[in-house]
Amino acid sequence: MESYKDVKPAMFRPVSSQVDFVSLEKEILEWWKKHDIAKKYLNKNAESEKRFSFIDGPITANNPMGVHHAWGRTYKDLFQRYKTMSGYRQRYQNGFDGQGLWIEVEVEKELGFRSKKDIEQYGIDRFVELCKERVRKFSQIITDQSVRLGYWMDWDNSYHTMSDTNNYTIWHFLKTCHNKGWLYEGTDVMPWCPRCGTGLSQHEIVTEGYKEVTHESVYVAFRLSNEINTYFLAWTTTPWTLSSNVSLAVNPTITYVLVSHQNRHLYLAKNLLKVLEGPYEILQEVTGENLVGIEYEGLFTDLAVQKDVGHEVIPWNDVSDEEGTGIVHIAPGAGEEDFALGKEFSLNVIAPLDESGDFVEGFGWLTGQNVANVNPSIFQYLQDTERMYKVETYTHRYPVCWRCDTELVFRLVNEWFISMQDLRLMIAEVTKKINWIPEFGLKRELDWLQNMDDWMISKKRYWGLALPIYKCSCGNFEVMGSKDELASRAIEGLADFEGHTPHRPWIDSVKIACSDCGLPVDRISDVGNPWLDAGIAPFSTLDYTIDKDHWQDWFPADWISESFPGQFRNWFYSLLTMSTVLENTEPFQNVFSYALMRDEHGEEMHKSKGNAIWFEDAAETMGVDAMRWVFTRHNPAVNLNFGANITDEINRQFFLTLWNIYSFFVTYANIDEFEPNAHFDQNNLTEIDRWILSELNDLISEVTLNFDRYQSAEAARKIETFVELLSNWYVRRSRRRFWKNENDTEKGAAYDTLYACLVTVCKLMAPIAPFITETIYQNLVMPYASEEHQSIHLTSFPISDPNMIDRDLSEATRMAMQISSLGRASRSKTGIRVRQPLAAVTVLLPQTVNPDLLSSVEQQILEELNVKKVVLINDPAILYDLRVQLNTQTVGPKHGRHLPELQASLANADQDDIIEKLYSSDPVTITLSNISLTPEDFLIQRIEREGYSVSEESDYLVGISTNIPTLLYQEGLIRDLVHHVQGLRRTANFGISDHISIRYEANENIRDTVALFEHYLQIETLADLIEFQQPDDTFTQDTFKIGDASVTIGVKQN
RNA sequence: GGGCGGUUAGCUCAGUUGGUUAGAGCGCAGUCCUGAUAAGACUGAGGUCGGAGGUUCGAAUCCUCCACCGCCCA
Repeated sequence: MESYKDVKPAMFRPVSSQVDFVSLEKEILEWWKKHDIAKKYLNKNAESEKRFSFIDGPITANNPMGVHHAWGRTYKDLFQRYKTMSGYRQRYQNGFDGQGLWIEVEVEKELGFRSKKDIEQYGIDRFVELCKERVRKFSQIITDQSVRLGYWMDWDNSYHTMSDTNNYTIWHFLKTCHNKGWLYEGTDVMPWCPRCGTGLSQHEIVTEGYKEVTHESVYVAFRLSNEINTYFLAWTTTPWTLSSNVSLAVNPTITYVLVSHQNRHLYLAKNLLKVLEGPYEILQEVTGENLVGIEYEGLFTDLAVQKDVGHEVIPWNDVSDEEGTGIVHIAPGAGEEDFALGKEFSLNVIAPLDESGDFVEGFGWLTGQNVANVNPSIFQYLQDTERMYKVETYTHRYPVCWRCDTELVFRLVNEWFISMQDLRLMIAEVTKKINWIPEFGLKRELDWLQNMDDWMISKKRYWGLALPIYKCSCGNFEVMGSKDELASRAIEGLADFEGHTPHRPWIDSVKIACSDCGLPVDRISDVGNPWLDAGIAPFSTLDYTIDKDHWQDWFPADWISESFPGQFRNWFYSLLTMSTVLENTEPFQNVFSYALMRDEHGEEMHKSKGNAIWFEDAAETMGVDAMRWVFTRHNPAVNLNFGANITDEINRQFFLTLWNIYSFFVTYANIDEFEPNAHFDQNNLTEIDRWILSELNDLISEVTLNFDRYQSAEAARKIETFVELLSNWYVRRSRRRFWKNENDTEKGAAYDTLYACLVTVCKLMAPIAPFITETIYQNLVMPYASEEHQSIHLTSFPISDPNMIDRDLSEATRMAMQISSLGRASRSKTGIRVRQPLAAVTVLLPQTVNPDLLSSVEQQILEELNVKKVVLINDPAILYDLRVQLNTQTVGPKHGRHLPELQASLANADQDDIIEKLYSSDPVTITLSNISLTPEDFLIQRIEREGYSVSEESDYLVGISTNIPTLLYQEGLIRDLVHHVQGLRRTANFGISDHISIRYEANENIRDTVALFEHYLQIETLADLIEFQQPDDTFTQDTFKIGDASVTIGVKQN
C-alpha cells in the first residue's frame, strides 16, 4: 500500500467490487508497522486532561490464545479505541498471568515428571527458571497473535504477575490482613491432589473440577459391641477411608429396620432394603434416634492409629435414605463433612495420607501403599474379617484436579486462610457501588460472597508468590510487608537472596529473628494462590506502594472486562477482596462481562472433539474484522455460537455491502474527478441528501451513547441498520444522479453526501473493525488530510450535529419506504413488473402520520414505484369495503369494564353511519350503550375491492389500478428495450461511459414505440445512432421477447 | 436442596411502561429489478410466544406453580 504522500489528489485508487478481506488486513498490518501508527496512537492523548483507566485482567501466558480470548480482547480493544478517538489519556497496559500450578504442570509434562519428588531432585531453582521461561515464550506468542487481531496495547510495557513489584505489593496486602487480624493458619480437611501434592481451594474445585467417574463402592458390616451377631450395614464410595473410620452416622428421623439375613442380623434404613441380595426377615423397626450412641467394633482394630479409639453411632440430619444403606461411615481425617461432624462430636481424627496419597506410619500393612491402589487389599481384608457384604460399581460426579485430571482425595492439612468473617459484609458493600454489566452480575457476586468460606491462600508448591509468612516454633508468626522489611529483619541468608526474584528457592534462604522468642525463623514453604497475583493488579500496576500520586491518578479503574463464568469467584472476587482490605473502596467502577463461546451448533469447543478453532486459522480464513464484528454485535450475556458460517454472513451481508458502496463511490468519483470538501455547501443538498445526513448524525449520537454505556451490540446493530439504509435507499435511489453527464450542483451534493457518510461511518466503526475502515480511510481521506491524521485511528470520534437531524424528514422517508414497499407488493400480487409504468399509486396514510410530510418524498415514491403520480385519499372505501371495530387501546383504559357490552352494541349498530361520522371533518362523538366515544376509539377493517391491487401494513394502505393505458404500455416496452440494450453493453464489455450505435429489427408496433421514445432511448443507453436495420456481425447482438413481439438488437461501440 | 439466567418460526435471535394482525436474519419456494451484479428488492410457506393456573376489558410481556436447558452454590 502506498503512503499518503505518493497518492495524487483528485484521483482515488480504483476499487474492485471484489475484495479479499484477509489479504487486505495483512497489507494494513504492514502499513501500520512501517509508519509506526500504533505508537502514534498510544501517544495521541498523552497530554489530555481526561483519562480513562482500564485494568487488564491478565491472560494466562501458558498456551497460545484461542478464538475465545479474541472475543474478550475485542471488547478490551474496541472500548479503549473508542476512548482514544474521544480524546482520553490511557495506559494501554496488557497483563500476563504467569505464576502458579498451571505453569508448573506444563513444565512438568515437558520434563516428563510424575511427582514433586522429581522436581526436588531436578532442583527447584532450575525448575523455576523453566517456568519463567515458559511464561516469556507464551507472552511473546500471545503478543504476536494480539497484534494480528489488531489489538493495540503498549506491548513493551505489559505487566507480569511474576514481577517483583507484583509480588511485593501482595506482601503489603498480606501484611495489612495480618495487622487487621484476618490472616490465620487453620486445620481443615480439604480436597487434595495427590499428583500435584497440594490442596485445592474452593475457587478451583467448584465448576471445572468435577468429572463422571465410576468407582467400586462397598457395603460393609460393622459389628455391634454389645449384641451378638448384629451389624450396622454401611456403604461407602471411598473404601480407603474405612481405615480411618471412627463413627457411623444415622438420620435420627428416618426409620431403620433390623433384619435377619444370611445368618446375620443387620441394621439398615427401611427404604433401602432393596440393597439386600436374597431373602430377609424384618425383626424390628426403629427410628434413627434409637440407634444413636450404640457402640460398635472398629474394622481395623489392629492398626496403631486405631488403638484406643472408641466407635459409636452419631446423629446427622443430612443422612438420606435414598442411596446406600442410610448408615454413613464417618472418617473425620478423610472427608470434609466428616471433619465438621468430628468437631461437633469431639471425635478422634485419623489422617491416613501423606501429600502424595501414600498411607502414613501407623497403618500397618497399608503404610506406604498409595490411595489409588489399595482397594483390592482393603476388600480382601474385609472379606477375611467377614465384614464385607458386597461390592458394587457406582458412577457419580467426583472432584478431580482441574489441571491434571487426577482424582482428588480429602486430606487433613494445615493451610493459611484469610478470614471472611468481617470482610464478607465489607466486600458486599463495596460490590454494590459498582455498575455490573449485565446487571445480574451483581446478584451473582453477592451470592458468591454470601457462600464464600475463608479464602485459602497457601499452596504447597514451588512456582508462585512466596508467602511472606514466618512461623516460629514458639507459635508466633509474622508477615513481611515489603522487601525492605525483610531485609531489615533478616539475620541470615540475605546475601544469597540478593539479586534474585522473590521466588523459591532463593527467598527461602533468608531467616528472621522471632520478635517473641528471638529464635531464627524460616519462611513457611508455601506459595500463594494465583488469584492473589491477579487481584493485586489495580495496586501493583499503578505503583501503589511506590508512588501514591500516580496510583491516585488512575485508581479506581473506570472499566474492566472478563468472561463471567468463573470470574465471580476468581478475579472479580480477588480484586474486590484486596481493594476492600487495602482501601475499603471499589477497585473498578464498571465491570463488563460476557458468557462462553461455543461452536456453531452450540456445542462446547474441545481439541479432542475436533471443533476447536485456532486463532491463526480463524484470522486466515475469516479475517479478524469479521470476527471482531461478530463479537461486538453479540449480546454478551448469552453464549456465543461461533464459526465460519457466522463470520461469512457478516462478511457477505455487512462488510461486502459497505465495500460495494465504497467501490461504487470511487468508480464514479474518479470519472467525475470529484474532490472532497470538508465543508460543502449544504444549500445544494436535495431531500434525500438531507435525509441520509440526518440519519448519519442520529447514528453518531446513538453509537456514542451506546459506547458510553458499554453496549457494543446495540452500537454495532445501529451501524448495520445505517449501512443498510445507505445502500438500499440512499445509493439505490441516488444512482442516476451519479451517472448524469453534466457536473451540476445536484450531482456535487450527491458526492459530498455519500463521501461524508462513508468517511463518518468508517470512523464510527473504526474501534470495532480497525482494518477495513483504515483501508477506506487511506483511499478516501488520506490524500486530503494532514499528517497528524495519517491513520483513521489518529482521528477524533465523530460528533453529532443536532442541527442536521430532521425528525420529520426521517419520518417522511420511512413513509416513502413503506409506501414503496407496499406498492411493490401490490404490483407483485398481480404480476405487473416494476418496469411497466403505471398512472398512479393510491395511498391512505395512518392517522398518526402527518400528510404534509409526503410532498418532500413524493418524487422518491414516483421513481421507486415507476408511477406518474401519488394520489392521497382519506377514504379507504375507494380501495376497500369497510367494517368498524373498537380500538381497545384507547377504549380499554377508559371503559374497560364495559368493553364486552360495547362490542355487542357495535355489532348491532349501523356501520355505514359510524363510518361516515368517523370520516367527517367535524369533531364527533358516537354513543354506544350510553357511552360516548370519539373517532379515535374506532378502527376500520378493510376488504380489498375489485380492479385494484392493495397492500397494507401498519395502517398504511397502498393500491394500484390494474388498468394500463396504451401510452404507458408503450413506455413499458421501451423500458424493456433499454434494459436489453444495457444487458448487451455488459455482454460486450463496454465501459460505463462508452457511446454506442444500435441496430434493431422488430414489428411495426415496436418501431412506432422506438420512434416515440427515441430521445429517451439515446440518453439511457448513450446511443448516438439508432437504426431500424438487421445488425451485421460487427454488432454484439441477441434476440429478445418484448411484449408480444420478438426483437433482434445489436450494439456496437462508436 | 437454594440462588441467577433462559425457553418466541426449521436454525440464530429481536420484541421498548400489558394494547389492534408477535418481528428480523439465515434456510426453503417463487417473482421481480439490475450502469453496485459473486449484489439487491418483493411475495409465500413456517408460531397453541415451554406448560398450567391467576390478575386484567385485554398477557409473549405482570404474579404463582411446574417442566426443561445453562450457570453458580450447598
